[in-house]
Amino acid sequence: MAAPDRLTKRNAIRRENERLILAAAEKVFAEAGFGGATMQLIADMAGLPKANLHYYFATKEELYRKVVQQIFEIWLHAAKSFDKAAGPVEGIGAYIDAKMEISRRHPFGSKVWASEVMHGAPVIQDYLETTLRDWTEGRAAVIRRWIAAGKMAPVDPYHLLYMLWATTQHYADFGHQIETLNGGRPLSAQEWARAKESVKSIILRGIGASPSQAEVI
Amino acid sequence: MAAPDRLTKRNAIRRENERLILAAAEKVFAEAGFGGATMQLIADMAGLPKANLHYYFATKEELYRKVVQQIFEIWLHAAKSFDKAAGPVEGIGAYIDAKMEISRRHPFGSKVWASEVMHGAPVIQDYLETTLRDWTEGRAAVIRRWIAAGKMAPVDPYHLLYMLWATTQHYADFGHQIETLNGGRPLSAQEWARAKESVKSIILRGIGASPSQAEVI
DNA sequence: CTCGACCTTGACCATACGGTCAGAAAACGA
DNA sequence: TCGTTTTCTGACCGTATGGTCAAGGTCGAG
Repeated sequence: MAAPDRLTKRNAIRRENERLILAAAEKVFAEAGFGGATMQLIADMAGLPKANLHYYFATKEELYRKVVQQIFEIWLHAAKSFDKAAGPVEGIGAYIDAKMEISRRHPFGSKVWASEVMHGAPVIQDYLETTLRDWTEGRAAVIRRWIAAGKMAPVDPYHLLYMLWATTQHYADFGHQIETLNGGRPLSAQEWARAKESVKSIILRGIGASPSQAEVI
Repeated sequence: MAAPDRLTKRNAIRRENERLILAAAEKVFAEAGFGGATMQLIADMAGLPKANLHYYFATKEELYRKVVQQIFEIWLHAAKSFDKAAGPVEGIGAYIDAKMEISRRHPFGSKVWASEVMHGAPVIQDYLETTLRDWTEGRAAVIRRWIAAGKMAPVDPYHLLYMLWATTQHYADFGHQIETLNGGRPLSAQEWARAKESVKSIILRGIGASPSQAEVI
C-alpha cells in the first residue's frame, strides 16, 4: 500500500481520467446546475462510459464537492496578492486583477460556486464557517490598518470585500448577459482590460485610494 | 367569452391560486435551481395537489418563465428612479437604494434570475436581446450625458452599470454567504442601511460624483 | 511468466420525475 | 332549479436518472 505516487502508467491514467472527469463536471454543473446535471452528460463530455465515472467518484455529490473545492482553492491562492502589498492601491488593485483574471479563465468554476452559495451552500457550509470566515476577518483587519494609517477612506471593510467579490465574479457568473449586451460577442482582450481598469478605477477612487488622489490626501 | 375580469368568486380563486403557486415556485426554483426543483415540492409548498399546478400552468417551463418575468418587471420598474434625476448623485443613488431594497424584499426572484442567466438564459434570451439591451443603452446614454455635463468622472457607462447590478444583487444572490459571515444572522435593518450607505458612498465617490465632492468639481 | 490488484464497461435495477386523464365537485348564468 | 363551464384531484404512465454489478481486460511486482 506504499508509494502510491510513482510515475507508473496506472497512476498516469488515473490522474488523466480524474482530470478529464473534473473538467467535464465543472462545465456541466456550471451550465445545468447540480440538479440539472446528469452523470451521463458528464460522462459523454469526458468521453468515458458512465460506469467509469462511478469508479472514480462514488456519487454525484462527491464529484460535485471536488469541483467546488477546486475553485475555492484558486480563489484563496489569488488572495495572496492582498497580503504582500504596502497599501490599498497595490493590494486591492492586484486583488481585483487576480479575481478578474480568474473570472476570465475559470468562468465555470465561478458559476458552480455561485450556484452552490445561492442554494444555501448545502455542500460547503463548513468551508464558509471556517476557512472563508477566517480569511475574511484577516483581510478586514488589513483594511482597517490601512484606514488607520490614513491610506484610504474609512469604509466598512466587509462591505468593501463584498463589493470586490460581486464586481469581479459578475464577469464570470453573468458573462452570458454581458456577452449579449456586447453585441453577442465575448469580451475581447482589450475589452477585458477595459473592464479591469473600469472596476479598479471606480473602486480605488471610491475608497479614496486612487493613485491620482494619493497626493491629495 | 367576454368579461373575464369580473369580480366573481371563480376569478378570485384563480388569482389567489396563481399567486400561491408563483410564490411557492419562486422560492423552490431559487433554492433548488430549475433542474433541482420538482413540481411536487412546489405543490406541497403551495398547499395544492400537484395536478392542480398543471391545471394553472401547463408545464414546469411555463411556470418558471412566469417567475423570471416577474422579477424582471420589478427591476425595470425600479429603474425609473434613474430617469427623473437631474444628476448622478440623485439618479444612481436612488437606483442603488431601489435595487438594494429589491434584493432585501425579493431575494428569491433575484436568485432565479441569476440562475437563469448563469445557465445561458435558455428561457429569457429574447428579453436580454430586446428589452434589456434597449434599457441598458438608454441608461448608458444618460450616463454619457452626465459625463459630458461634467457631473461625474468619465467612466465606461456599461461597466458602471454592471457594477451597480453586481453589487446590489450580490446581497440577494450571495445572501447566505453574507449571513454566514455576519455571525449566522441575517442582516438587521441597521446593517442593511449600512450596506446601502457603503455601496452608495464607494460608487458615488468612485465616479467622482459624491455629494461632498460635488462642490470641489 | 504468473498472480493479484486495478481498471473498464454493457446491462441492469429501483426510484422519482413531469405530465395525463377521467370523473367528481363547485360555481355560474338564466 | 337546471344545464354548462370551470375547477379540483387521485390514480396512472412512460421515461430518465443515479447507482450497481459481474465479467472481462490491463498492468505491475516478484
